[in-house]
Amino acid sequence: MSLKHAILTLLETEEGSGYDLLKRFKARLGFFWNASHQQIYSQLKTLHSDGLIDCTLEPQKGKPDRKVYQMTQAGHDALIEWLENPVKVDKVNDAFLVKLYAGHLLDKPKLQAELAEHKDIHQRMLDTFLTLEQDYLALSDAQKQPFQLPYLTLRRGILGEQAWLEWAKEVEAFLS
Amino acid sequence: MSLKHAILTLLETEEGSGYDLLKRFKARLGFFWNASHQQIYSQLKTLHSDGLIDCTLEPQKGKPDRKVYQMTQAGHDALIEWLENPVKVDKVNDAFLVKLYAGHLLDKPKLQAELAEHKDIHQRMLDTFLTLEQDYLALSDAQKQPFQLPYLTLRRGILGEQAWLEWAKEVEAFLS
DNA sequence: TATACATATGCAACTATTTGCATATAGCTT
DNA sequence: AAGCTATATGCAAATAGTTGCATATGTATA
Repeated sequence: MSLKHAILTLLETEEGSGYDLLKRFKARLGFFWNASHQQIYSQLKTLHSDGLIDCTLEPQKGKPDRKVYQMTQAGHDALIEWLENPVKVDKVNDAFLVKLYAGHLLDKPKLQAELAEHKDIHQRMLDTFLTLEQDYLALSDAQKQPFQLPYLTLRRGILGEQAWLEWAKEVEAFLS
Repeated sequence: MSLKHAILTLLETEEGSGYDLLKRFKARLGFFWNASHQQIYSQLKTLHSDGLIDCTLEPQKGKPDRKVYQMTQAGHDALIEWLENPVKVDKVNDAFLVKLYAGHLLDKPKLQAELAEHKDIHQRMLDTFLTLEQDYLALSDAQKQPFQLPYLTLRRGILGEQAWLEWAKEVEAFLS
């Protein structure tokens, strides 16, 4: 499981509460790993009971206590072990392609409308990625240095979305 | 859920046993929806008990009875209803990108080796897709006709894999 | 003043997927 | 003769992910 190790990666750099980690997760890993807040909180609980992370309570008024999590040696070891063993190639399960495959059962305008919606979403993702890329490229070489690997994951997003949109053009041409 | 509807799509065209459907599934939808035989058999069971498909037993000797499934009107209706409602955009969960993001914790040769393995797999997928494309393109216009939508799903595979391999070149350049 | 959003957790029920096991025959290869 | 592949199912346990609900406050916006 990668969610576990994605969380450990975030804690390797810096401690944080569940809520902190949730926000960091969405901002940094959310483009290639999707997880709900429920999943993240429950994974943190499991990681803690497995001894892979420590927890310090910070009492607050009016709100539940902040639980601040830190990496343990066992957590670090588990992360390194995961990194050293091969992961499986990303599994594709794309409902829109199932629908397109069965598209002869649906009328053209409905297919076109749904394609247009998906195109919008992908275009917006691409725009977000391109903005982030501009931010990165504006940095000095020294500033870029710690973000080189994250930048490569961003490039994956950019190339992936561009390919999706290229494909959408072919589908549009066919449907028109 | 799309597995259910992917199976209904296959049965819409032609009846079949679980094993038939398993093979058809892998050959036709397996490039964009991955499902194990256990999942397919158990979905067929559910579809049957929900009345979306019928089942006829064909006794055999030495082997379990073949259960041949057929579409029902309710199944057809459920498929059409699914088609008419929007599906969610495909969720990305890519463990290799999590690993690359955390790549500073791993030495370069290990990252390079794993990248090379993934590249091989993606290259082989692309080769398979390109061969299938050649088969399709060799057909006459009349023969192509029923495969136009499946061909578009194949194009998605081709463009997707090409984009992945383009990206891999960037990562390789960075790692070398 | 009402509404929404951000902060800050989490449980419970359900659905989906993976992993491991189980059975039994026929045909092909080493 | 032993082992692999294809045929032809399926159960059971575990893990992963979704959906809906629940709580309580501060701050910004309309």
